[in-house]
Amino acid sequence: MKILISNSSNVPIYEQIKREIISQILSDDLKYGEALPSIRSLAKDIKISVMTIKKAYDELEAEGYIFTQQGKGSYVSSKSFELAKETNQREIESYLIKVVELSKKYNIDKNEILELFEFLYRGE
Amino acid sequence: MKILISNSSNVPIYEQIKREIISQILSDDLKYGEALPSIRSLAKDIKISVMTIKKAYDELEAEGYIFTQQGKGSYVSSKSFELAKETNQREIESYLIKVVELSKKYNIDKNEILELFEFLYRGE
Amino acid sequence: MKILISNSSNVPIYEQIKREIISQILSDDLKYGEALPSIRSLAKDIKISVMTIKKAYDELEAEGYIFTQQGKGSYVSSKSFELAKETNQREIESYLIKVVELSKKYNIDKNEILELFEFLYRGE
Amino acid sequence: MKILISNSSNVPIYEQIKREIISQILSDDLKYGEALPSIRSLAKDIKISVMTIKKAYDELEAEGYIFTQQGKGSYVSSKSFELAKETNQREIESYLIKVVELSKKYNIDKNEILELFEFLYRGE
DNA sequence: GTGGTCTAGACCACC
DNA sequence: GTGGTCTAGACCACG
Repeated sequence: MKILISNSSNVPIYEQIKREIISQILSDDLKYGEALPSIRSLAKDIKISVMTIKKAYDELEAEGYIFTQQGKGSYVSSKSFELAKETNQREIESYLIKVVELSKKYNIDKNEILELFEFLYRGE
Repeated sequence: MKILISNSSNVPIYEQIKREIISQILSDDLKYGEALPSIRSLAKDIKISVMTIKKAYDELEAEGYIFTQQGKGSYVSSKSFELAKETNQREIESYLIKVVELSKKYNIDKNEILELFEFLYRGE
Repeated sequence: MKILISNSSNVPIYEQIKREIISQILSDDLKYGEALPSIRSLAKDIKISVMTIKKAYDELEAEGYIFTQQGKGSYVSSKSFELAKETNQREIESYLIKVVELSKKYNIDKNEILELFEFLYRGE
Repeated sequence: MKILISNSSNVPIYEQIKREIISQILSDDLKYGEALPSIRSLAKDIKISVMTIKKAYDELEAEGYIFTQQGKGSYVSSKSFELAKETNQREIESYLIKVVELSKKYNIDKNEILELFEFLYRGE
């Protein structure tokens, strides 16, 4: 499993791990029933403390993405893909809401926003 | 000065105060040369620790929005309005970048995003 | 031998196996002298690791329900039925003790408990 | 805050702490808005690692009993009492269901159960 | 002062 | 082998 961790980021390491795994679920790199790397092997692999990996897995389990069996390992849940998709859409929506809020608050023309959006969309 | 603080928000209180002041600069409620409320009176007013107000003012000063005269008080700087406008645009842009990033990452059609934007723009 | 294992249960698998065997002793499906399935055949049958079955049988032997003859197999002991009955009664009692404890701790009326018991008894 | 921890218990320490706090909410020792001891002072007090206390508080927050403010502390939530009461009732019910299940499975007379209940209720 | 995160080990239970 | 819990520190951000 390829996970890049940025120590300088403000985002906590366990959160970065969570996001990476959710992202892999969304891109079908991780499918229903598939085993995640064991917390200890992943910890060794990306040189992060076991407890930090554990926290990431715990939260993923609490949110329904994966399930864990004592002595066996952690597995991708059946509803994980739908969950990830929904979460992702809600995230995009929340950013758009911010954009709308701010542009209204300071009377920025809608077309200006649209142009900026088109520019950013092409530009990357 | 009217500042509403949300304790339940994830945004730190000093950050909420900063944003509110920048927002008032943008809406011309706070103009160049105008005095901000004293740290202690504002602290009392909105029932927030003096330390927290101090941190907000310090950062506003470091970022050029205000300047402080020892023993007199804090004042809105001449370039504050331009600064605030820029900050605001950069903020909108950063949210749009996130939208573009996410929609590309998960193959969401551009038109879907545009429709959602229009809906949110009208809906509120 | 029919044993249903729930992977999602919090109860360890070896414990589930133990309980199922004790339950079959109580219901006379397993009688004194009868042979239990061999560890390997049971493991294959219910798709559980040999180690896990071994642990269940070991504990059943330590508790006196079964005895094992090297190279032959495991057999239900003569006192197994009495043991199982006792165990069962102790289990019911332990649950009732919890009920009494909790209802006293939080001042729940005894009659409320009795009504709930009657309801649950009829309802199922 | 008085919390007794048993190291020999199978129940994890963080779980014991959670239960004790929920119990104090139920008995009105902890009321809405009241501050819980800081994780570090409680850790020192009962000689438990800070991380363990943190885990207990985190779960209590996730379950809605308390809320936490960075740099300030943790406080009992408004709905905590109702939550605790409900949880408690569901717990009693789950034990009673077990009793009913077992007594039916092995044909134990209902009156026998009732007698045992009365005995236990008086006996303590 | 407070909480939030992280480490680098350890010991235990389960498969 | 696997996960579950715990320690005794550390450093950082917030009030």
